[in-house]
Amino acid sequence: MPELPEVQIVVDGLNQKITRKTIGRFVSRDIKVSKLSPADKKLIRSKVQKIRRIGKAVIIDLDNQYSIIIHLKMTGQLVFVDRQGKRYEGGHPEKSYQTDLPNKHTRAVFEFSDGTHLFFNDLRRFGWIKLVPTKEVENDSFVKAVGPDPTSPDFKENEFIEKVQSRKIGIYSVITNQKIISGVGNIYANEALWLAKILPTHPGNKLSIKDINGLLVSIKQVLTQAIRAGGTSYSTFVNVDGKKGDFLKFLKVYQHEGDACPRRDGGIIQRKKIGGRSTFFCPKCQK
DNA sequence: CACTTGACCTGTCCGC
DNA sequence: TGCGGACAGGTCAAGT
Repeated sequence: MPELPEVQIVVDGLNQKITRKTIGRFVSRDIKVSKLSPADKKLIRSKVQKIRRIGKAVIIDLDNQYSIIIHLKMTGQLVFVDRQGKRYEGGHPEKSYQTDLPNKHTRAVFEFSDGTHLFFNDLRRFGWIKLVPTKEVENDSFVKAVGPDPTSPDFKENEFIEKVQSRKIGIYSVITNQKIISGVGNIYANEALWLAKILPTHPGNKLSIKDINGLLVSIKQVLTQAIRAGGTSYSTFVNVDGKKGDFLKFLKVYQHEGDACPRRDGGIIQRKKIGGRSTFFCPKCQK
């Protein structure tokens, strides 16, 4: 389930692979996922200028004043190959997930003029692609709901502290709210809260400034380490080369219910549902 | 406005 | 062997 690190890895990979390439053909294989029409002439013969990230969305800026916005949601993949039919690791090669391209989960295909391809795969069909004028990206309904980015030097710590202290809901729900801090999803919320020794259910307005500062440091640390490790491939995540990330083995609490807390404090990792989502924590060291 | 809940999807896994 | 149900979780819409 791509969160900030995974999307950043995809963006970095795309900047290496497809900048300055010319789109020769676009094939939509799923109307629900790909809101672009195959007949959309705006894409054809446009050249990729640069790729950037807004929250968990990928933005591909073209040289014709248009931009493609892509959201991978839980199971989306963007895989680049220099020729069709090439195999890749996929997400679940040992299960039903295919290892060839295109496959039954391929929802859209970008064909470049040099014969290379970019495949958009999405098992669960929650992801989407849309085309908007570049100057309208900021007005897009999804983009408008994206709050401050914790990896940006412009992130205002004081504003974050204020927002957290104005919420009485559990801190887990606060930091997974994209409007308050963007890019944090279930995996990294759980990991950062463990690192900061704060319970997911701890109300935002009951946290001290010191607690919140510590949490912010933990969030940044976890995100940075995950990017360095190539992301977390818990389910289907792969980078643009179709390779899995290595952060799964560094996870301390996510999907570790019943395990001993890595702090060796005698605590056993518990699982608790918050708003329909599984949270993981150590009842011994997290307060 | 703050907050909660269910819907969207397809697949895996587990118990019977 | 099949089958029902729980589970996975990013976002959105509708509800209190």
